[in-house]
Amino acid sequence: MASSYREMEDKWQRKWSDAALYKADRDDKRPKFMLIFAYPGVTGYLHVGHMRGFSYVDAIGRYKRMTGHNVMFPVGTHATGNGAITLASRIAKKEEGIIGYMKRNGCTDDELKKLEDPLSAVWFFNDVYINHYWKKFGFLADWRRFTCTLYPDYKKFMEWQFMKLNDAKLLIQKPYYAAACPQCGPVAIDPSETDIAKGGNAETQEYTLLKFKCKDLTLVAATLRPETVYGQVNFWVNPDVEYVKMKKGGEIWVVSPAAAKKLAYQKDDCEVVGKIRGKDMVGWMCEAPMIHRTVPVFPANFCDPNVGTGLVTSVPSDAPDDWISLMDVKNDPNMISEYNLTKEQIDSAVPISIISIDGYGDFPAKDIIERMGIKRSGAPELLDAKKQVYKDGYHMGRMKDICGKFAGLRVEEAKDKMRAEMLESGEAELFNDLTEEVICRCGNQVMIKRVDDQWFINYADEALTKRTSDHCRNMQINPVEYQNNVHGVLEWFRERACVRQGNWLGTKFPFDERWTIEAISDSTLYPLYYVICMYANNKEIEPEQMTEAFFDHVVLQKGKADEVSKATGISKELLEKIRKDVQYWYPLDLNLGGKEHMTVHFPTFLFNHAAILPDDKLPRGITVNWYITGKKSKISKSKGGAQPIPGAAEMFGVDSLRLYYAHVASLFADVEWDEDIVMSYRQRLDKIITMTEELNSITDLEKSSDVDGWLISRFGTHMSIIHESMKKFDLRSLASETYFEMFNDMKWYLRRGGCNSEVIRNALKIWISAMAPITPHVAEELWSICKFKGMVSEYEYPDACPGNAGAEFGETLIRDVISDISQIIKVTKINPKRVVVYTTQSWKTKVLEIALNLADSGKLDIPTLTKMCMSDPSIREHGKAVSELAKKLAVDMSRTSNEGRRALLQLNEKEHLSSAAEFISFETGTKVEVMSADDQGIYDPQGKSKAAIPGRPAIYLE
RNA sequence: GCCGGAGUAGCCAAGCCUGGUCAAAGGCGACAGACUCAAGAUCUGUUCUUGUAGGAGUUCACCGGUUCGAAUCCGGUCUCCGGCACCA
Repeated sequence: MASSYREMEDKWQRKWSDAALYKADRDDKRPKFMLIFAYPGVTGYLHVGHMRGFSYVDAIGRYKRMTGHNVMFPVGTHATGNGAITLASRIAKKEEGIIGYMKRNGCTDDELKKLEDPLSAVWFFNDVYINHYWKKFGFLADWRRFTCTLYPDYKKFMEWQFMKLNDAKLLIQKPYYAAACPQCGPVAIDPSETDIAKGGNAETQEYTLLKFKCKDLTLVAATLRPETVYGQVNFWVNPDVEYVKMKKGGEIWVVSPAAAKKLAYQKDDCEVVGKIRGKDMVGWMCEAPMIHRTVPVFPANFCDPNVGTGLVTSVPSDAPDDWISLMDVKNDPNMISEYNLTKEQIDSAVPISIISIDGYGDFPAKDIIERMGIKRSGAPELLDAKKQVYKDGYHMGRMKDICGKFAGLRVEEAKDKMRAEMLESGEAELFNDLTEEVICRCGNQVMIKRVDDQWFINYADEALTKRTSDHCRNMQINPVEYQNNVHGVLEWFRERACVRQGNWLGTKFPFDERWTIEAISDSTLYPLYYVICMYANNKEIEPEQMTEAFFDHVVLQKGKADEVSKATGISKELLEKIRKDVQYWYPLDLNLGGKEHMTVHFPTFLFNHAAILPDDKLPRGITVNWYITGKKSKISKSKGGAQPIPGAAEMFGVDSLRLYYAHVASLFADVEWDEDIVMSYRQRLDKIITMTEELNSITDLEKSSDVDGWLISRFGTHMSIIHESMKKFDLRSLASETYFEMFNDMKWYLRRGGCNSEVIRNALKIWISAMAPITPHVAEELWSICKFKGMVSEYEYPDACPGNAGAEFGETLIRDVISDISQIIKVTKINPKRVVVYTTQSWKTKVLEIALNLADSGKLDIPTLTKMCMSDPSIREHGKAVSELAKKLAVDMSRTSNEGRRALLQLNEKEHLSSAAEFISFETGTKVEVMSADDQGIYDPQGKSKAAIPGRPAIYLE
């Protein structure tokens, strides 16, 4: 054999490549099978966790190939977005972390230099993925069909997809709020801070602006809790801040200067017309929205002009800040003198209990303050207190009776309803703001801007949802939990923004070039494009020829070939070829992806297919895989701590990894990466190789033995289980049967003295080909060691074959006898000089036969069985023992299956055990004799022989 | 809170849909033995408790129910994890 796994891998990968096994070409005589894994995003090196799902796909593809299918397994990469831009810029800036990470993964200085350009980085990683990962793992992917979302031809397909969505009236426009720099335009806010200098963790938050009427002015407070309006008792201004008067439609709003600036980005007709000091507003009375009560304006320092509008409504019952500030106002004797306040005003502000929350009293804000021991306003703990009480209120709270028609509603529900009502009546408006300050690279503050013409894909469309959901019922979706849940996910999907502006890689939106199609929306229908992209890759067609009419024709079979040919300059023959390819290969049979795709990629994948393609082109299968995790957390490629793939392949061998992935756990469970475990799989392969070499050396013996039939039967049974499991793509079961069960059977066969070279060769042929999907390199190597013809990858997968219950039962009997003898020895602590095994008296076998016949006709019960037995004189003569046995059998047989028992009738236990007596003696370490309880004059000092029943010989030892 | 998932012997992990052959696969670890100069290599056995005859007892988060029979079905409780969106 090859001296190392590495050598073995190279050798067979070369041979597969030479034989062009990976190529998937249309062949109308063979059934097709097309499968993919959800292509990975190009954001850096991948790690051993990613290979789990990828390897699964290759193994399933190989299984399908060996079971007579024409398999297409294409691969690609997803580079849309700003991942590559971020990476390139971090490299360009020589960030220590990223450079170290790149180098740890084997990137050279020369290469690093090139990666300062985003597109070069994409091409670089495309090469890494293909040549360092997938090919090295022995994937039989059709490399001619590789595609990447940034290829110009891919973009043509994407444009077409959006034209079709538009035809289906699924593209809609409506206002949307996005982060933007006043100078640089749209920016991406994410932790990598590609576009921005500060604030990568900021999120967009939706405030409700509450309007308080006060003479000719409107004081505008921003709140995240519109459901608390029934608890408003006063209004807060920061006395030290200078606010502005802003003309807004027919109203004059009062807000902080910062808020005025932000509002101008989101609302029409805003114009600052004057200023007003906070201090001057203290003591005013204003009318609160919804409750239409007049409340006083009090001073408070916690009002931050940079948050919301810088003005706050006061709900002391549920807002810790409000409670503590109100108490300050009430307890501060200087209030009246210092500000323009009256005692009546101060007394009028009494907290109102509005929400009941389990674990809190009438005033949750007060409770949390006391619980946390907060003493003064401005205390930093107030932030936590606020979060806690908001969270508890939102999830568990219910509106109290005082809240008018909203009484009794859950807070979650009341919030939406109350906001909607105030918006409707004009007492409130919406306002979006960032949760923390975000600064653009240019130094300007990033703000939320209203975008009027944002495009969405309307996944809320009822007809589309229904069609998609209905189709899912006919799909093979694994695991079954997702099959059940996917309908809910589809239902839950609403409109989804499908394009964005700013610094992103991707396809320009065909209806408006200012927009780029975003990352989820351009990776939904793409499996289809794998069928076509080969012709662009090999330059048979150019991107500019890939027009709407082209795709309409080859995918949807629209238009006449002559006309399309004339319009595109593509020959009629080629058009016809591509059209037939699509018809042949599509639909996709299996799409496998990580669990993160369950609520994002898979639904949109399904929706877009359903939106654009006819019934017979909708996907047939989805399989979800869980992760390989690091200690306690997901292995993250950005953290760099994860095992690089080439290193792992070198250390363990690719097949060990493939076997590890396939067997370590069900696909639907996270697995913690553990090198010792991987190593144990490698040892398993080592053992299998050693055993095969040993078996292969048995060539000259034609001796048959009792275990031949057993081995043949066992292997047939294993193959049956494998084929059954693979209907659900259950590779774990395949691995279990092949690498463990069959291995153990081989061991048993040899141990029992099996040595028939024909039987062995047949078994090896089955065994090695069974391995080919998961450990193809090792399988090829073993195949060639055994001098079987050709390559195992081209061989047909062994058929299922019904087992021979009789043959299998014979060995079970022997194992049971050995195990029973050992156990008796252990329990009695006897060191036996002599062991006798007594097989059953033959009349008992007759009783069993009668019982089985009765069971077949469904008439088995104790009286009937006893009666029938007693009618046979040869049985009857055994008297009471008959009725006892009948009773026992009738009871036992009603509880368990009778398959094994049936096998007993064909087995001569005495002969069978006698021929194995030597083996049993060897295994138990004592001389074992076999006798039949029927025989006269046998050695039976304790009368044990009477206890024997069919399948359960009696044992005596002394 | 809503939606979804999980809780199995020292550890990992099958089984649960389709109840009985389940003291519960397999692996790892541990222990004992064999082979070896030796071994982290390989092979064999043991690994819930208990027992001088192959048995008995108590288990599959917890409580209760259905059933002749429940790890498996039903109801409830507790704990843990993921998603709740425009982010791939």
